[in-house]
Amino acid sequence: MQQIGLKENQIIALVDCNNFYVSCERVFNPKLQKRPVAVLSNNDGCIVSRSNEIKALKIPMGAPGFKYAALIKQHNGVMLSSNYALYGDMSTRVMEVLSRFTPALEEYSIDEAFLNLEGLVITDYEAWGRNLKRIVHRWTGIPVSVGISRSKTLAKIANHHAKRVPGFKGGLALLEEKRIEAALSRLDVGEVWGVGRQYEKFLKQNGIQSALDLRNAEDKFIDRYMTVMGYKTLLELKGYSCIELDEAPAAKKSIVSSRSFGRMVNGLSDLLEAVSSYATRCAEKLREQHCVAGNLTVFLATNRFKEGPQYNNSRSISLEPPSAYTPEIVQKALSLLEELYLPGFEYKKAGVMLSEIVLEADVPLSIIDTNYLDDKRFKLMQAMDSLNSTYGADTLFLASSGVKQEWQMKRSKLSPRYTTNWQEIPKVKT
DNA sequence: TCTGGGGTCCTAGGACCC
DNA sequence: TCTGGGGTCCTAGGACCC
Repeated sequence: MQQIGLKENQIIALVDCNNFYVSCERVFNPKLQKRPVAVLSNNDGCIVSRSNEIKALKIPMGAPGFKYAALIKQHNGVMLSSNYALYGDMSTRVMEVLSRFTPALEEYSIDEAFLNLEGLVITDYEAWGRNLKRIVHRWTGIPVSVGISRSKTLAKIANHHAKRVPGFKGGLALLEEKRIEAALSRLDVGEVWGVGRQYEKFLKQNGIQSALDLRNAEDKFIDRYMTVMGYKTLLELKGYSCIELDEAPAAKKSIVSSRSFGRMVNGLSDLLEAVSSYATRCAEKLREQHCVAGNLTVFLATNRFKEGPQYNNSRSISLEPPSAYTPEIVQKALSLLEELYLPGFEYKKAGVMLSEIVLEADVPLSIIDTNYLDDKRFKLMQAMDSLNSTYGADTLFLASSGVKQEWQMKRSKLSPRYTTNWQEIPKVKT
């Protein structure tokens, strides 16, 4: 068993936005209150966010939207395309409010944050959590739930119950053994953070049904069959914090941009446009974290749900020296695509991935190449990024990305970008 | 007709070296 | 002809997360 760093007596809160994408839509469109509302993934594909009314209709997470369109309509419900400009902005607002309570915070995902409460003077954690919930709601319009305990995994569980049991009023602290045990015994093992479908099946076959069973399982058994991650989960359930709070997340080690197309694509010209835009987006994300990449991969796939000949392939190339220069990355991505492309297939999806990512300042100076940071290419990218951030995405782009973009994803039920575009700001009737 | 996108970590096994 | 053992590095694949 390897050495695992752990801390006792941590106090960690997990703040999780309730039905986040749906809640964002409801802030600006009150007509959506109390009705079934579902938000779809890119391309209007799967259901990725559900209001409580949708959950009550037993519509599962991740289900294809078209299967449930009729049922939702029948209950006076709505399905919306996802509006990431809106959700991203609302997320920033929620995080900003949370950071006023403690700067020691990890933005874990677009709708969740872990807060380190160590050192804060709090006498009643549950009351503190409920107060936090009230303030976030009042200032942003977003309902959240707050779970508090001694490890991230336990805070997740506290949050789970806080969200579902009305008596907890959106806030639950699990700090005393009796309450922890009760909470664990009422939770299916498959709901535990870190236990996915495979492990759930395995654990249940071995008589472990609840989170409490897992906590009481043999250390050696878990370490052997669930690797160190599973063992960490076990320690976390026992109240030892060993999954650290990451306040300043490291730069991404790989960056992907890929999309399914709005319709089937068979010609090379549409694919070239798409790959050009994905490569552009990847390079932008790379520069946002002040990095360069040493490897570029392009992949291409047909529709795996459809009968007929399938083609799924990828190709990589080294970037030497590592680069974040859009024209170079796009040009190389397009050559890879041309090598990959086979005519005669109906393509559904393509993507670009950057890996072997390092900080731009850490790239060793080469005798042959000029230093990228001092180069005009670097200044050109800075100018391009600043224009696109001030005047909106794609103000400036490469011609190879095309203008018609007929392959673009479907977003037929898109709400306005209420908070990030002046043209789409909500109007108040006078 | 219509089934998402973007990440991380761990392990096993092969290649290669001495 | 015989054919060890230990170490490292890399990659593919599988598990998980939201």
